[in-house]
Amino acid sequence: MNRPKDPESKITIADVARAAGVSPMTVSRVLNDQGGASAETTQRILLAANELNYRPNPFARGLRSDRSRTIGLLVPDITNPFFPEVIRGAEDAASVAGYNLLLSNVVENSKREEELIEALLRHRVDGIIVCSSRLPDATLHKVLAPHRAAVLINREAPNEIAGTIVTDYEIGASRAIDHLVERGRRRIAIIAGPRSSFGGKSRLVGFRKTFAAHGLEAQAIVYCDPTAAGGQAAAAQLLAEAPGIDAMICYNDLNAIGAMKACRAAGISIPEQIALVGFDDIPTAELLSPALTTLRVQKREMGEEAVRLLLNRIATKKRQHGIVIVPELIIRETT
Amino acid sequence: MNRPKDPESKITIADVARAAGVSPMTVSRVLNDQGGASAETTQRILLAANELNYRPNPFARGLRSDRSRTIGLLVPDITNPFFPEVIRGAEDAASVAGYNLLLSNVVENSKREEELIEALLRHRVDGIIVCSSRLPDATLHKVLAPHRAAVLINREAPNEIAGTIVTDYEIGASRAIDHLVERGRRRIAIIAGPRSSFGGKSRLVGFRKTFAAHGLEAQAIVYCDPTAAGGQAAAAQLLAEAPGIDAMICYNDLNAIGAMKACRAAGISIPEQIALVGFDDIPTAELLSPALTTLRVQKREMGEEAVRLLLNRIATKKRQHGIVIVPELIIRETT
DNA sequence: TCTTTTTACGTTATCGTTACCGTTCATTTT
DNA sequence: AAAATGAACGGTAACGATAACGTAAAAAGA
Repeated sequence: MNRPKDPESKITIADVARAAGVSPMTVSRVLNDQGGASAETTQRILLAANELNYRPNPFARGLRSDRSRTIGLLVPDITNPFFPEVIRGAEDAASVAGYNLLLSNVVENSKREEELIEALLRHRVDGIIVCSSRLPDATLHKVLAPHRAAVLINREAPNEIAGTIVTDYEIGASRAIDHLVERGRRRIAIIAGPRSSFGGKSRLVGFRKTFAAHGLEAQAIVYCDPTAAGGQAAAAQLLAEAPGIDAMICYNDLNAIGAMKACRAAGISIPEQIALVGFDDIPTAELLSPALTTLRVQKREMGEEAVRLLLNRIATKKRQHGIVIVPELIIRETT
Repeated sequence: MNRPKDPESKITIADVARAAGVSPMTVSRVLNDQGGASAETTQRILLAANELNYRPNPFARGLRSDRSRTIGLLVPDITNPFFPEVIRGAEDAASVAGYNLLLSNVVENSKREEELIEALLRHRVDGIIVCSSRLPDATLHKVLAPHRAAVLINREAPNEIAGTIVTDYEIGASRAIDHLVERGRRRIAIIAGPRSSFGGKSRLVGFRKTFAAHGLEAQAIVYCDPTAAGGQAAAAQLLAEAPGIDAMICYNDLNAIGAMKACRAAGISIPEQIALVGFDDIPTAELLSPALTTLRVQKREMGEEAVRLLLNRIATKKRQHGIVIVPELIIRETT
């Protein structure tokens, strides 16, 4: 095969049919493994297709079959190192199955999540994966319900609406508190991330339960953007308003990084004066000094599983609902 | 508009035509702003389309026009924080123009770049953006040449093949050396990244020239993967084999982060004993302690400009060739 | 041997849109 | 007033693949 390949060849199925001396229909059947062709014909067709370097036209195929072999992926902020890992996993799994990823990034609130989902659907993706949606339930269900397969990451939904890959943040939260208490910390504050976050709420449930189990309660709770800047502002506020604290648990690692900056600026040493726990275990977490104690979530795996689940829901009627991922406590130097 | 929207409505152009009392052709013309319809007809059609919530079928449209309103974007490693920024910029610009991004991630060498480009092309993207290609010129030109518009990021190419958005790494390299020399460093080693990197080679050219201008030369040059792990290994090697050095310049920030780890492990203090300079200015760079001195590249802008350039090349015959981005020295605490 | 089933194809119609080529009718030109 | 022009629209035929249905031959069953 030293002839230059051509992924956009103008060779049509009719050309292949002609070359193989059969009808286009037979070529279509053979190329889609639908049987109904003798071994020799199959060989002749395969040979001709290869010889002519035939590539099915995705538009024509889509027009007939209403399938695009494309998956829509919506992430809230690709700039947060958590999501590239998820994307990476999704990309791998999709690519193996011959699917491509149509990526959309929710830019803060400047463009609404709802619009982006619709844009993806309008492009006729075969299914859609939405990460950490902040849409109200009703809206989300309305947008997703009528069509196509869907999988939500870190967000619950009934099985008719979507499959789900969720992290058990309650257990994660619980482990964080247990660990801090074990280290002798009692005056713990929470940097809670965005109010509207589904995952944020379940963390809080876990915190409350585990505080209660230890006969403690949160010293303070502040909400903020899930970014380093947000964490820094929140931590600064905590340092000013809740002086006695000896630990902070952060919504995610980015927040924890911000909190570290704020502490450093205030001349407070970590972990001696204040212990710090994050969530996610983004790659930077272990590169910081002190390296960040955090609850690791298998990000790449989430992406992979989301795609697998989605492909399953695309292909079959009997739809799997999803899986739960349990975060793992990674103890480093901030506690 | 309290009727539920439907991004996949089965309303066809014929339905709209019927409702507006015209032919499908007229609807098509109006909806594509091709003129040839009176003001009132235009209004009637627009109204009907909106009323029925008509959405053009992208497959049918593509089949006729061979346009998908989709851009392929190939990045080498989405896990490197450099690329999400580029993607973010590209996504923004594409989204504004009504285009979607088809994302592909080159997983190390397990899947070849060439295949992924072809997969993108096979999906009939209207244009393709390739970041930091490591393909040999001949291969790259062969894959790109015959079709569609293309833009390369950090890689040169003749105008007939592709537009280019390149960083002037030569100047960047020069500024890094000047800065170190100014700080009194003379025994400088280079962590040079991957051998096959286009940008890596132009950095080396800049290093050589600037060393010469100062009457110096590199104490050592080691190549490595463009990752933290790669940088760590390279730095460890340098510490063992080139004992007297007082500075390291790294291929990118990830390498620099790895080098920091290696130095810390060896009990070497930064910047007192060894100064460190990175490239890119990824978000983590300023969050490290000591914060990393680096050459900032406008990543988001690169993504935006790449898309703009690509859309221009898609739309017009007379094709712009591209722009050069000059990195800016950001002095922090490692020098 | 004759009927029934199965295998291996081919025909036709269709998905929804737009390019190409007309046609009609009002307006301007001479 | 006749002819030329142009604006506003319509009819038809692809674009390329496949679903639905049809048919001829071979294989299986009676």
